[in-house]
Amino acid sequence: MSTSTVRTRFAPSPTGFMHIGNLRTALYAYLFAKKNSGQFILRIEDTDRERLVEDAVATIYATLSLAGLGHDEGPDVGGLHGPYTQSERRHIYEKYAKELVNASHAYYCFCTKERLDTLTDETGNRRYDKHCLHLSKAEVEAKLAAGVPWVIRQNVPQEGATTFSDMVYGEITVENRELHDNVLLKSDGFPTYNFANVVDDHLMEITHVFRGMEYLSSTPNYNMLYDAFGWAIPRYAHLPHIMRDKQHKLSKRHGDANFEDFIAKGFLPEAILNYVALLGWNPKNEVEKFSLQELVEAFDVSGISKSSAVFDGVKLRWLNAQYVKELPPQQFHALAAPYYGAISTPVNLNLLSALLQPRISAFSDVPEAAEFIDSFEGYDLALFDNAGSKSSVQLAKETLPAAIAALESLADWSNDALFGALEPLAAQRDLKKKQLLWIVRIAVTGRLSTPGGASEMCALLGKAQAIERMKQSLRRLRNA
RNA sequence: GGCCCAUUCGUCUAUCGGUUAGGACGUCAGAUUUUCAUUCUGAAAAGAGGAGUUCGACUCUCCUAUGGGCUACCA
Repeated sequence: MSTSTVRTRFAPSPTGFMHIGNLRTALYAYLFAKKNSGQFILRIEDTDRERLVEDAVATIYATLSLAGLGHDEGPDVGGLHGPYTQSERRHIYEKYAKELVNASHAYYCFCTKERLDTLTDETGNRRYDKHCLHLSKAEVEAKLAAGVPWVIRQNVPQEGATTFSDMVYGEITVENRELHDNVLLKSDGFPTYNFANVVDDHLMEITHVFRGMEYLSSTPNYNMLYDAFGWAIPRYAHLPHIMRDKQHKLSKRHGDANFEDFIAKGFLPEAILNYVALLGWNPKNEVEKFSLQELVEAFDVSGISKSSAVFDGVKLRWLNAQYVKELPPQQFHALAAPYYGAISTPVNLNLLSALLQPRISAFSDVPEAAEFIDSFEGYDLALFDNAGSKSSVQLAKETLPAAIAALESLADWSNDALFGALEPLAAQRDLKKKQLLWIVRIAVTGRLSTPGGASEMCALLGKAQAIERMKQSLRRLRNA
């Protein structure tokens, strides 16, 4: 038995933002490597020159770093198996492709797009007919010398079947006649994914390949390549897709949120990672909250499920709220601060943070929760009518003057002092404290839902502001 | 169309031949609460359908249905 180190890789194409499915693939590859004391490698697959998106590589670095998935080797950190960007490895692919041609496992193909189009069958499918495989050596040399554009195609046998064992899906068998003579080297000299992934995974000594299940049916093609070279085939773990709903995959084309979007919406990276880890994998116990380190310890491919999972933003919010609640108060405050920028009314922001922390799920909830601070006028007076607290517009009109008087004479404007003043006032007027508190809270915020009770809202707004608001509410009640 | 894969509460999932089919989110109902929220308790909620195999199937086999993937000089 070989005791070689486990090496996994994350091999994204720099085509835009990192979507959640990609992030999960990276996460699982990372977890598996770390669980087995191995290495996690980053490789940039930029062989499709047309889909390249500027800055996408920077996004990949940023995302990985934010997620805490540090790579041991990669374009930015180097390593013994570089370069780690495929466009810088062109000479390597060409050399290996030609090796395959010499061994008859691949061949030059000079077919034009027009001819290829004629190969489309009645059901709309195209399958290459190995036309150029039958060219004589002299014919090939002549075309090459004449500068006819060429590609190199894989020569797959049409008899028999290929079986391999996937760590997630088990045994998969595909009839060889279903396989195509894939293009290995494109006419622009770049390799296709079909070729580059094999060459690079071998050269980079990748032992375990984690990738989306869309590659499941073409894996036999890759295995034939490994065999043709006489290379060891890595272990595969194909991953089920993450869906937007039962029918559709999560996709950036449909505007589904990607990792950066969630960060921008005030979700915590650890919470996103935790949630994503559990989409398609389970720890075989009922724990739901995992730090990255805990995930490393708990991870096992046997817990990866075979069926796709629908992404549930509601549950992500719940998990994120758990993380938000556990934040040290100063850190919560620091993270919430950017969302306080728009607040113009002077309020005690530290107190606001303390009130908000147990109440919001994501930081983007802050503006709505704090909206009452700057926007007070013209709220619906019917808010004073509330069956649950047995409050009403009429009662508010009757009670507010006394409340204003009591609070105006209060010097200590702390929450405790405020509550201490309001409670006896209710008793004195033969009211349930709930009734009074409801009235004061509405009078001071004009909102049905607020990030705290009456006394807390008063304390937050400060004496002058709170008294002024109560008076204004009373005026409106009287004029109504 | 062909091939590959999948199918347990609305959603994420446990179960790896014998369970009252468990948990979580969400929902609903109560309790606590200084409103809202938190917290706590409880409830409703699932094996796609049909054949087998078996003393016994969610679990194994086959068929069907449904969904997804692949079928590119995209990855």
